Amino acid sequence: MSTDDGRPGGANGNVTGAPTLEDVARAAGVSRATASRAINGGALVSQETRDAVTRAVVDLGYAPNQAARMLVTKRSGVLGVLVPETDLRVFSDPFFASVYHGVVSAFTDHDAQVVLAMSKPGQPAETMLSYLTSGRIDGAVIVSHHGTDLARATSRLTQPVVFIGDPGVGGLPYVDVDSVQAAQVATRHLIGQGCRRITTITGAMDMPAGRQRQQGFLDALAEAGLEPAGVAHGNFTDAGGRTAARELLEASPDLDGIFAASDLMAAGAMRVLSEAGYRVPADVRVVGFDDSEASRQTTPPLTTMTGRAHEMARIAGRMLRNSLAGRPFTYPVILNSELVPRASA
Amino acid sequence: MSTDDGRPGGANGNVTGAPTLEDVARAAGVSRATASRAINGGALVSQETRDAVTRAVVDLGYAPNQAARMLVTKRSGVLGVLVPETDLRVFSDPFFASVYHGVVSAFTDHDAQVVLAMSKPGQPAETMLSYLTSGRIDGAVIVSHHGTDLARATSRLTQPVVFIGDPGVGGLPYVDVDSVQAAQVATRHLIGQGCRRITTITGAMDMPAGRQRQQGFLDALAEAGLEPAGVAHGNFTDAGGRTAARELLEASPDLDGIFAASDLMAAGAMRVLSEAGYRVPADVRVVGFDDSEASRQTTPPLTTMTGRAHEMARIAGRMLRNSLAGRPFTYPVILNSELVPRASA
DNA sequence: CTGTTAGCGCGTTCAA
DNA sequence: TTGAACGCGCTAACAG
Repeated sequence: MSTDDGRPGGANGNVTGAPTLEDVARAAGVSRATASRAINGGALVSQETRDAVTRAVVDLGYAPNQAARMLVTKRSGVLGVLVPETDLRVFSDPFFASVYHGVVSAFTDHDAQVVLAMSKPGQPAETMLSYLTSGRIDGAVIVSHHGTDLARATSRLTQPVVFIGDPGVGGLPYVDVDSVQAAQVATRHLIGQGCRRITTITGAMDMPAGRQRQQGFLDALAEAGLEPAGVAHGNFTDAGGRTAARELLEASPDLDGIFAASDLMAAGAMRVLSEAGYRVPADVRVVGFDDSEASRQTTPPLTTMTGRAHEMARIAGRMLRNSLAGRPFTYPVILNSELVPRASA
Repeated sequence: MSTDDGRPGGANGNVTGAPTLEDVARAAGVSRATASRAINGGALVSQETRDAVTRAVVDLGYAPNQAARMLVTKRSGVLGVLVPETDLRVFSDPFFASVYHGVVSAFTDHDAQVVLAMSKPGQPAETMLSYLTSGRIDGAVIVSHHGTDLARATSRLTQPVVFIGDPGVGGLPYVDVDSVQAAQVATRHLIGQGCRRITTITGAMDMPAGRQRQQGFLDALAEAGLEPAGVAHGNFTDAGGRTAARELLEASPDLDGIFAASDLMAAGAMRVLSEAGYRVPADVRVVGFDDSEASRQTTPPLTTMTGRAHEMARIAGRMLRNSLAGRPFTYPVILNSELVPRASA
């Protein structure tokens, strides 16, 4: 074993200037272990020493070195909201704001912090996982995953992960809205309003939400004995909605109804309609999806389906919390969606 | 190809399942030190052993334990964009999206990751600093700081920090737009358009940008021999702009010009004007600030001043990078702002 | 209730 | 070019 570690009381090698627990302990006249206990609020420490330590902490401006703490506890106290989309997308769609806020709200009385991680433009989605494997975060809520690679890879992780939206892989916990049912309700509403030449702008087809909303749309049409008057693929964004709307108008200039799989796409489509001289709802009725802020600010206000982003996220947060506490549950939670009737349909 | 699954050598106490450098070294038949060198790409390692180590890394799925690495290197490889505002605010103002994106763009060819930290509703602003003092991030760009407490506290830090917007404390590096000049230009434009009963909706008065834009407004008016027809205080948000606009209309129903210190406030004000039966620009001319996406989507499109958020952030990012590299510079960088004439004025 | 003793996993001298 | 030894700062047994 080592002979002498050469650290006699006086000169410690604290070059960085940041005070260490050792410094605090010395200033308080106790041992490191005791100081640690006093600070971590935990166990049996006399009021007297607790005060002394607290005073030393304040005096020295001590802050625990998280790296050292993590190394031994194997926990970082940080939870992630992982979004495999670029920051441009994340900041331009209020859906993500709701999700982040929802997850945070599930941890308000919990002393973990919640960070938002987005992917850089070039990066493959799996890079997000390195964030988990590196041990920098204790668990995560993943939203807006494309394909199933990421989901599949999470199974090798030790940290708990909860998805928002069907991950497309069995046995993984997730929360979602019933997109098929929601799309059916939306489409039936259009039919009920007298539309007969109905089209849809889908979401990203590499995401279950995109496929399921299209499916519900087709179901409702079939149920009423109608053929779709057009199907254009979008990607949930405003720009995607505009492009898709142009396609739709070109192929079916006489369309009288549009179901868009997101409010952003619906808003983009409405602008294209307006530019092309169509009146909403007189000529074309439009239903969106998400019940986001955007749906209240279009002219006319957009009829939409509740997306329940905040609730999904809150529930996902709770599920994550349970997993962290050793009470995982791996079955999905499915919320239903309701029609919010406004002027556009 | 060592295809041994399970834990070879048995006796290590690796309970967590995550392979350690020790495991890699053993699998490659070298010592920890050598494995470390091979992985960190660094120094003198023979091609042969480098390959062996690389293979072992892949086989075992090894990922370095960041906590351990941080503990010894004293660096985390993470940079922060610190915003002492709630997530609701951050997500609803595109200014922050631009800032984040700008900072990220300054680090694209750099292998540090950039995280966004916002404050929780209750939290005092200084809590943000604990993120720095804990050693979890190596440096930060701070934006939207209120008051000077936070700025003052940063002087005790060892990590470099760059502000966007005048921190109000000398000797700290920051980048800003010349708000006084910009507000003057905006106000002169209003005057040039024939406005005579001109008002302003200010930003938050505990922020230099808020005070300076008010100052520039007053300067330009004085220069033209005019009295302000009203001054209402906002907080840069849409809701704040609406409230302020109502105050203004109540006090001066005959106003014919509004300079708002942000596009969001201008947009809110325009909606209030419209509801109250005023036409823009016929009855009232409006100029905003930021040249954000929002300014293009109002009806009519908003005349505004370039806020240059992205450029400021990019420059701040570069300054941070220089500081990290040991080349700090502590003088401010001030960008000027230009008028973007659109239909509202 | 408190101090002592071990490591956590890694980078990094210093010798060989 | 490689290996042995040390310590980063902290928490967690285990004794007192």
